[in-house]
Amino acid sequence: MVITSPRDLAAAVRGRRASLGLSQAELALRAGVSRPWLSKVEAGKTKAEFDLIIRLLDTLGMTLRLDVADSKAASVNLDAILKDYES
Amino acid sequence: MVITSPRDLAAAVRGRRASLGLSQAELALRAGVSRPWLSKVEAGKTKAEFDLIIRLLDTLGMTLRLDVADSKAASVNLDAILKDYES
DNA sequence: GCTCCTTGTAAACGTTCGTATACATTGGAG
DNA sequence: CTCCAATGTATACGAACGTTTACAAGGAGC
Repeated sequence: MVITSPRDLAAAVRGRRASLGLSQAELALRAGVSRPWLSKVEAGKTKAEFDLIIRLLDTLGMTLRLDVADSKAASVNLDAILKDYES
Repeated sequence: MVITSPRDLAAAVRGRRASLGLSQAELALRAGVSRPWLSKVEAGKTKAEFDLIIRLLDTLGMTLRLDVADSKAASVNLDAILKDYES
């Protein structure tokens, strides 16, 4: 699934944890984070540090991938070209 | 590409910025972050906040996706089952 | 050699992080 | 009804965040 906000991440983490049959306490222990922190992440309510997120996702057996959004890339690229032209 | 560490993210961001022909100053301005912060992210040297990362990637026209790693998921699931059994 | 651009990094600052601990609430099992 | 597990959230604390500002270094162009 596409992650465009902390809330997207929250839903993915909670759903995945449920499907693995883990409690917050158990997952937090395995991921090496605190349970209140995990609770906040699952509520989409914290500006979590990226490396803690990576560790959490790895514990859940989930992989983060980066794709280039074609239409958006084209748009950004065009903007860059236009900007260069105006310079 | 797969992101498993801040260094993976660093390489992806720097490469993408170069391919768009943008300076750090220009990208930071567009993404609404500071240039020293961006420099650190591109060096893989900061525990950046997840929502700043999302904003940066969006500005670069890049999309974050989450996949379930099948083999790893199976491993985690088995571990959970074994743990339940031992309880 | 000079100027300019880009990038890396330091210092100071205010803000907010994550943690440990504690407590309240809710839902489910017995 | 009682008890327990799970979850949400508050507090206090030490640590580190991101920003602004400044400076250094390297390279390109003249």
